[in-house]
Amino acid sequence: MARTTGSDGERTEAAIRDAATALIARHGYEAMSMRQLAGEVGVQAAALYRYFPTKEDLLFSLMLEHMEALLTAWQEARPASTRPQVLLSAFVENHIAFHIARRHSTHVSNMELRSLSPERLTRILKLRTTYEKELRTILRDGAATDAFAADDIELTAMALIQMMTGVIVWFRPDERLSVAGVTETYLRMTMRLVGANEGREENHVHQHAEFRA
Amino acid sequence: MARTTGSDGERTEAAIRDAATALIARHGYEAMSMRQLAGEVGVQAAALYRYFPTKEDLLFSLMLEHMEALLTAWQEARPASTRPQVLLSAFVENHIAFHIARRHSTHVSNMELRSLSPERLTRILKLRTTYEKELRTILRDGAATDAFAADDIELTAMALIQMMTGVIVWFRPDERLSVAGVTETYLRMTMRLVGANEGREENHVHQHAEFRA
DNA sequence: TCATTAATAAAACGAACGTTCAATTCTTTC
DNA sequence: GAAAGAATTGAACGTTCGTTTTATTAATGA
Repeated sequence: MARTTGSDGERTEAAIRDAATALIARHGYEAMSMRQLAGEVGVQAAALYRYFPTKEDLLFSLMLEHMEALLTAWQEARPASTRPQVLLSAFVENHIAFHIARRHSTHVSNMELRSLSPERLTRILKLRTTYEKELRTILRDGAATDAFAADDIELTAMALIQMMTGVIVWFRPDERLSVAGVTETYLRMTMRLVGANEGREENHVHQHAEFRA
Repeated sequence: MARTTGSDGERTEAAIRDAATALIARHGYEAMSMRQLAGEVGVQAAALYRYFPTKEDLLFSLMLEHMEALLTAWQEARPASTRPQVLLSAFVENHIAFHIARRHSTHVSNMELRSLSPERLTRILKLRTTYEKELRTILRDGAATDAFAADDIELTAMALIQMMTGVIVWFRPDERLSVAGVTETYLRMTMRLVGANEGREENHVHQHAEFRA
């Protein structure tokens, strides 16, 4: 047999991406076989190769989309204000919202870097560095204007990112905690951690971003 | 050919464990083949099966040793004092020192849980929970005595652990930062994050633990 | 309606995988 | 110095892997 009724290239590719993200997040890139992925999509393994030349191309495509979506999300969420407290609050809220909404692709992008070729690894890491630089800039401005008391900018940035991204390891929806509740607590912890000046902190950006899973 | 001159069971097993920890940390459990491991040890693949019945038995053994070593390290590092600030300082110092010294096995224990059978996964997670409970107890006592201002104990504990363990992702020795320097900065960030009472914080435990890699 | 193209199935490829087994040699013990 | 045990080799087993090739059908456009 061959082409099946109702088959559509775009739909199939999207289904492959979604299924691959979920499978890799759950079992790992090496542990996921192309046959298993094809079975999840409801297609034969050979059909996958119409959309992705190799398994690694598929992985790289997922990671690239993830990193670009993260940068885009922050560009759109970034407030006009230049006040460090406002910027940092927005960064924390966006980071947590994005990573919870896309925890599967976050897992893929964070845990499967070693399966990329050197050139592709560099490409992804460059995007990651670009994102982290945003946070470092906020922290540096805050320290320069005495809005924050944080001493080592690099360490503070890494600590914050690890802390925030770590949410996806244990957080599950439908528990005692909502996304908004977790974000609120993490905002308080962040502000204390960087030694934010008390006083005029009340105008946080409180429009919680929404992302599709 | 068969038994080689100078061969020794204990030495071979130790060599297997070390090589496996490094290989799994670098390439992942699924990506490491038994032949590759054997090559690293300087032995034929079949020889591995004298020490570990299956590949998964090897992984589980590495993880079990890691978690038990972590708990033992904390038991020995835990100060006699009951003051929350002192206990938390000691916990942070021990955690960072241990995880930097054993970053390879930390990677294995944190990233390869999905390759364990359900029963073994439960066994490892139970040890992890035991360890995390130590931190939660410290935080709870600190909050009860107003030594800390942390509100949500569970979230604070998870945030701190993610933040501290995250050090192994980016920290490399021989850089601008020493283990002691990183620990110092993380201690300050931790104390601010939990809203530790200023004043009598000076008697931290400052005997940095040493672990073998 | 008929050629063209897009989308898939089915089968096969060689390579690599975890693991087993029999044979062989070193080491220890008496 | 011979017997017993420990340590390892080399070859092989069946399975699964990523990928390729070829054939076949569904949708599309003139």
